[in-house]
Amino acid sequence: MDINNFKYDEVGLNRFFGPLEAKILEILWENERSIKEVQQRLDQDKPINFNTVMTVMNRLVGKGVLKKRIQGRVSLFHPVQSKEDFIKEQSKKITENLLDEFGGVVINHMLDAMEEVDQTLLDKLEQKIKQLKGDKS
Amino acid sequence: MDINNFKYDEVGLNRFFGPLEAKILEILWENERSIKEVQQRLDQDKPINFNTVMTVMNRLVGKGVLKKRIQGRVSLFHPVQSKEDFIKEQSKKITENLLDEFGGVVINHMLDAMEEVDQTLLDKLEQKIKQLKGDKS
DNA sequence: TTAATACACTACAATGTGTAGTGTATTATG
DNA sequence: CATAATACACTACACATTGTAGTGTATTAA
Repeated sequence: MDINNFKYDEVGLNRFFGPLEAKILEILWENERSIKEVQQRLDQDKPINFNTVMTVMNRLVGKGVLKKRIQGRVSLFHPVQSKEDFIKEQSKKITENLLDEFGGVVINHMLDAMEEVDQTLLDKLEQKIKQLKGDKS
Repeated sequence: MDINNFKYDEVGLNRFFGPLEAKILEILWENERSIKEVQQRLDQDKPINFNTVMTVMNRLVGKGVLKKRIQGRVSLFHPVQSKEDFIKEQSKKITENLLDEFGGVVINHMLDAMEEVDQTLLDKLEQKIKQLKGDKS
């Protein structure tokens, strides 16, 4: 999965993909589909050329995001990961890189941002700290 | 400061900038300098054209990363932010966006990654949690 | 047998980054 | 003063990424 870019001025999948790529992925996370089907879905929103959709879908295969399953005449495309797994993997990578690169600073930002975080998470954090402290002694 | 991209397959400033941009920034964080001076510094490492350095430095001005101060014949360039402030601002933005987009998942990654975090940070975290819990009750 | 369809191959535009040529104005030097 | 060196502007091109779409080919269906 060759995704290494987090655009923090965008939202949702557009943080990782171009806007058309993102829309295509969303559709394929609902259901495995042919190019035609994806194109028709998109076309309902805004006219879009079949070849355009095909090119982008094939590029996503190249990036390792989609997989192509040849089914006789047509090819069916599906993401290699579920949306949940994708989010999990990428957010984990970013978090690790963030901590690795900026260390304590990030923890502080975290704490600042956590003013609105819910009770359950606080409890979890507290538990984890107790456990970590225990390990070290 | 028009920087919105975090490349998590890179390292250091290359996470935010192209490799040449990054080298230029590092030099200017040491000291305000002219194009010629920057070019000569870079040239010691690897031959580089004066115009190349000029173009990239002017583009960084366009991005709001550098400021140009015309000093008679030559222009002197310096970053608009200290390295510390830059790191602080960007890491904060990324952290906020990460939490905003992925919420609790990120906290969990955080906890996983924190296995190697040092004692002082743990204490800080614990304090913060106590304070947050206090606020809520 | 012809027409529709799916896909391949190719190409172009815009943007970001690295690269560098040429032109112009100013300064320094013989 | 005249010429050369220098600083900078303007312009252009290459490559990568993403969106866009034309043309060509092979297979299926009418």
